[in-house]
Amino acid sequence: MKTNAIFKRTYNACLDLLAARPIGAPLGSEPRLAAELEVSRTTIRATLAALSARDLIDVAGREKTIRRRPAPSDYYPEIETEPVSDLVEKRFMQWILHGDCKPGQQINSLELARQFGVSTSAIREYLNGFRQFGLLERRPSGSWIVKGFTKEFALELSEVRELFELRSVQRFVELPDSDAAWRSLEAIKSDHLLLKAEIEKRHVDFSALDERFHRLINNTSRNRFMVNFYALISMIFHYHYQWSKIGEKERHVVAIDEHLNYIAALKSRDRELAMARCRAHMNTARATLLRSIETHTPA
Amino acid sequence: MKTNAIFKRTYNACLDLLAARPIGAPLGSEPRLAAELEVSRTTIRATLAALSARDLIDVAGREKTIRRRPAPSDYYPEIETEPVSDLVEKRFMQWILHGDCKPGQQINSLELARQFGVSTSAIREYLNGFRQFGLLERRPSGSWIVKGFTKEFALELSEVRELFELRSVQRFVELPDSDAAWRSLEAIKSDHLLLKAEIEKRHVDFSALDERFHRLINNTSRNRFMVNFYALISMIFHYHYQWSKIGEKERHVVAIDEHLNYIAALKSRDRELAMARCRAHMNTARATLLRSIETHTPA
DNA sequence: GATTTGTTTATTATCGACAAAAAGAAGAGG
DNA sequence: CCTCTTCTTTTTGTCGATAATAAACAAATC
Repeated sequence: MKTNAIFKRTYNACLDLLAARPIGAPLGSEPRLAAELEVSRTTIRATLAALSARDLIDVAGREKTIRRRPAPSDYYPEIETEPVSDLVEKRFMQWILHGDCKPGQQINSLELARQFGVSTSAIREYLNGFRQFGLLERRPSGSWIVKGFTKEFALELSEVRELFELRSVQRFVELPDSDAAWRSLEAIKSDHLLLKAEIEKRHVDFSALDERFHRLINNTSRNRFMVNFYALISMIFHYHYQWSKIGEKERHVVAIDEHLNYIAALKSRDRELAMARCRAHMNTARATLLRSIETHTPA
Repeated sequence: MKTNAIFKRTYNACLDLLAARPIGAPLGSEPRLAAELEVSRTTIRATLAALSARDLIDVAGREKTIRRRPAPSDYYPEIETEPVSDLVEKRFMQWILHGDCKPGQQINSLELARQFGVSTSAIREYLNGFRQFGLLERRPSGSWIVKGFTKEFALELSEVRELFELRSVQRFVELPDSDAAWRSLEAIKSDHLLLKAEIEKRHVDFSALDERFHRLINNTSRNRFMVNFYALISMIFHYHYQWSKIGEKERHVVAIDEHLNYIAALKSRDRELAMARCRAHMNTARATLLRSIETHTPA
């Protein structure tokens, strides 16, 4: 049956709220809390009831006041606050990107289910949706084959990525001055400069910035297929980032400069120049991806 | 639990085999039949047992001989030979393309399940995989929203289609003479000429030919994302074909000529020319799609 | 000794059950 | 009259059970 991960997460979030305010302070109304925490009022009610039952708040009619400060032991463990589907995604990406499986291997759903601690249905459902990512293939018999995070995959991914981003760039330079994208671009540019100055300390922040930048560009395509594809890219990078820590900072320095050039070209509204800078950056990105695959999966 | 649609389909296929041979003729071995009908030997054995139980064949040791001619009443009804997942796909595409639903509408899985005669799990699984087609969207609450087969959808689809096919064309003209694709192209060309000559009688055969042609081109991309995307296109066209019968023949005549020009350009190996012809054809295709949406969904 | 058949084991497809969460309806308080 | 709460209805997420199918193994036959 359905897990109550959402309730637990909400409960933990409420504890954070309590901790941030003095004892005796009032809590907002149910609808207000529901809107703030982005869950239904039903969940809020369950949470309030639980808080009250554990003497964390007093409820008197419409008045809800903080009674005591939450202790660490009041929190539900992190793992229980995650819906099964999210958990499966995380574990599965780890499994496939960390090479716990060989290309061509058949997937054993039962085995995976045991390993991940979920039901076979959950695995099945996930695999089904995951097909679109091109890392799996279905056999006529119904079983799944791992295609793996291979060089071919990286090349095909990069090819489409470049195709889409170039198209978006063409749209981008045509945007009217009034478009909000220009302001976002400006902000992203400043953040690049800031990060560049402090690269020693916080080069790990680059990947978030990278994503923001490319997402902005891809979103101007106003094409759901391109936007969805960028979601895949971004997911791959997210999980993939854990590899290839070597030379990471140096790569980021290079990428920041490429981005700055790319941004300048966009702002110049020179279509050909912008496309050239985009291509240059895509080349680097592809090479980085390929290198990390090579070093990660020994021959 | 699992339906036995595969068994029933296999059984029907065996009846066809029996009907095609004289009474008393021997049937092949189990492994041979299994290979021919592309099912496991387990299913073949179940089928043979059923055939034997209904006096359609005699089994004596390894000898399996035809005993009587199958009657129409021996067949299982068509509908029972279809896996639930296929059925859901068919019904769902009908539902969404035939506008039994309005854009922005929330999908009620339970209602759909009742309507389609399957369980909610089946619906749920299908919706999940269907997300990638861009006709649906998921709300944070978990429910699904129909985005619908709208003008925007058609435009976005066409944009990506053109991007991908142009890329494939670039690959195509670079293929060595020895590549099998050239021979396939030649065959497709002849079939176009043949069809053109008999267009009055069999213009409905065009859509299959159209698919063969574009699939050939897209397959040369050797890129799984492009190939997958063409599968989506092809599915949309397949289900969409039932609309817009008006002026169908005339459109096919135009398309055949465009294809022939396009093919000639590919054979000339003139990259720019081929791309131009591709673009021209894509423009027509987009216009056709848009027109059919406009006429189908009254304002 | 290669094929074929008989038997056992593993894996998939589909369903229904049921708790969690969301959405809606009806009162209650200010 | 608006906002809040209480109560009810609808809908979703997850699981485990079970028949169907595939795959593997063993014995038999030509």
